[in-house]
Amino acid sequence: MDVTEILESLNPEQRAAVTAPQGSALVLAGAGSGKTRVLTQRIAWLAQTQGLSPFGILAVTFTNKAAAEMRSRIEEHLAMPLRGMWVGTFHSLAHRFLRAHWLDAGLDQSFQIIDADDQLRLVKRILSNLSIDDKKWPAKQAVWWINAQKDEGLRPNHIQDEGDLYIRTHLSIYRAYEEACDRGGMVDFAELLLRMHETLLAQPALLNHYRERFKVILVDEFQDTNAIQYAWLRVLTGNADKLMVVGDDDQSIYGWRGAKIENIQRFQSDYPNAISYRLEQNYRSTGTILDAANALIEHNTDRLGKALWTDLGRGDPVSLYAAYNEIDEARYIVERIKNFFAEGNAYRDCAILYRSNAQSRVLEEAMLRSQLPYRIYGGQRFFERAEIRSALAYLKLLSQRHSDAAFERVVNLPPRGIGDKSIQIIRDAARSTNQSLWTAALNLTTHGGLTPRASSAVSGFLNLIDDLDVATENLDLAHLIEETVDASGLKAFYEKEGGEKGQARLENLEELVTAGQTFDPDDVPLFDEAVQPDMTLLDEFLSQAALEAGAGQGDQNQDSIQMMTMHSAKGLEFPLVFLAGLEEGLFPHQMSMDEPGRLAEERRLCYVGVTRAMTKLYFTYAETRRLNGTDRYNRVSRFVQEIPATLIEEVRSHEALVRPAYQTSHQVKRVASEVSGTEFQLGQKVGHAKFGEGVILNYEGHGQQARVQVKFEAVGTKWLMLSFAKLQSI
DNA sequence: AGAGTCTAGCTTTTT
DNA sequence: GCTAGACTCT
Repeated sequence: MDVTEILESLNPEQRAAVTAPQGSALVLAGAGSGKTRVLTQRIAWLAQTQGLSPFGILAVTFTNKAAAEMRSRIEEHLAMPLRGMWVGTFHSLAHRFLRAHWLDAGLDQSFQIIDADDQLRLVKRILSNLSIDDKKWPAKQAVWWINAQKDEGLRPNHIQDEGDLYIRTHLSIYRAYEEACDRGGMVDFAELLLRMHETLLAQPALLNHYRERFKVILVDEFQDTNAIQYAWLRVLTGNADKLMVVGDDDQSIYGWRGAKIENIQRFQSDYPNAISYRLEQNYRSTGTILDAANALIEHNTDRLGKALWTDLGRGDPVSLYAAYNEIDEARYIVERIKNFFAEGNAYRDCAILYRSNAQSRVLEEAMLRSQLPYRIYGGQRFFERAEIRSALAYLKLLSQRHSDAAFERVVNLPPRGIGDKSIQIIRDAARSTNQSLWTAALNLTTHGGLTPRASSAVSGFLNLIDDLDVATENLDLAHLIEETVDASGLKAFYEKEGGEKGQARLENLEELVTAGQTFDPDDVPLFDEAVQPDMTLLDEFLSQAALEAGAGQGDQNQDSIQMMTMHSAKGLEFPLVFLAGLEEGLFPHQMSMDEPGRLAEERRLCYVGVTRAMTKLYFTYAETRRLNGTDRYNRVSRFVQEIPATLIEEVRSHEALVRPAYQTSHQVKRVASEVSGTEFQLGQKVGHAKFGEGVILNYEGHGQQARVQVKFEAVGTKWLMLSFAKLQSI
């Protein structure tokens, strides 16, 4: 595309940001303001009019998906392949750097990336080695602590325990963990960034090279950068003015995992020459939705300040539905979606967003009952599935016999008679001789130390791997994976397991073979051949699998309702959006209510949710919600009340409203709430000859066939056929 | 080794 | 009140 053509399609603010002078810049880009366009066109503009080579640009995104998208858009614009261009996540860029400069970084040439799961297992092992009681010091917490330190750029010797037992204990775990990582050539996610940062500081020549090379640095989602990422950017930038960051402080929702909203707030003092741009025109939502979003977020202090506007028109009010309980809430949503579909819309155009994953179950059940197609995002990702991880562990052993994590995972999977006891012997031997589990196992089988039976089982395993390695030497990646899955016994194992679960696992393993078939390292612009001549295709595949967990599964092509947490909805948009469970204690979550900072983050999360909606937004809440086994009676979320009532249309289906959301509701619409084809109402009090008094919670069916769920004061909740139960209205 | 039993914990999640 | 993970028993 021609440059003038590009510029003409932009609004004045976007154009100003795209054509900003080369220097420090802060682009505050509101939700739906065309941020991605600005970023890619900035690069195109720099390349086409400023004579800047794309290879002199460093562009950082937060997810691999965003990186891939940006790359392909830039390639499209510039009509040239940009394989060597540095576009990627902080982690993938650091990985690329470390592969190229492993020696300077003090790493093994064949270092491998371990993911969160490997990390947890490793820490568990360390806890037992150090004889630390994992009841008192949970491995999960230790991992969290270690990562938090690394995210802050802190090594063990930067930390003083000051006599604090908590810190002292975790510090000793951190030390042992680091040792284990170094010994095994393992690098965790945080380590990638920390290590690159340290290497640059320690190697002035390298640092100079990269500072020279990158004339421009662009960062997306800057509000989500953590301390080490910011430090990393500062080092690469040096004293030059070449860093353009794009972000939205109102959409910072990852503070709980180390993101520092302060980074965006203090950018201008760190880069005093920075020019700031505000993208406030929104191309996504109706005026009403934006007014609601603006009103909500204004309750936060310390904002950089920004108000979204649109010329798309007012649109419908936001509907607020006060459900009797979570089941009623789900049914209301189902009913609205059916309506939406009946009007000729697609299911994929509506999304149900919620605060926590636990809410999805009731919603899912409602979808199933109504036979609506749906897709739940989140949950387990492809490369995190147990069977995939096991297959990958075999593959890893093929390339890296000394990978202890892989060894532990599959020595006895499928079961081959190597019990805990034998594994412990191997572990002890490995630790005392400072060798890998593989080497220790090999020694034990040749020099004794195991029971004869265990010994033969272990050598069977070792031979299996060695033989497999030889047998697959000349195979392509897909066949190598296929052969591995087969020869390892994993396939037979899951075939034997049978059932739907086993079937799904087999299908996933097949999917892995397909992934191998379609894997093309050239698609992963992470590896320059010049940089990593020694990496085999398998190694590249494994690195890729660790670094990119892969999207959750599901038919992407099927037209289905999109269900996800508000966190995972960031960056997406849908014509019809439901925000479900808007109740105090759930959203804002109980655990975030006491601290102002965390409450503000919850509010930003709500803001993110609201701004996903394009044309119609529904809020729902339940007066009674069954959560963690107990019924909770929650008030409507304060976030709802922070939005002016004039923007909201309240919908009620029943009279038993304990606490109306608004004392004086301007618009209240009533919808039918009777049990279909009967005189009974949801939430109605009824009497039963045997069970006494109760309240109707739910129903299914119609008229004579209707069944109702009644919560009786004396005997609890029961499902009753209405035609038999002879309920009395009270 | 596998099934059955018990118990803690229970927000959000990418790399 | 459910579920995952640890633990126990056969």
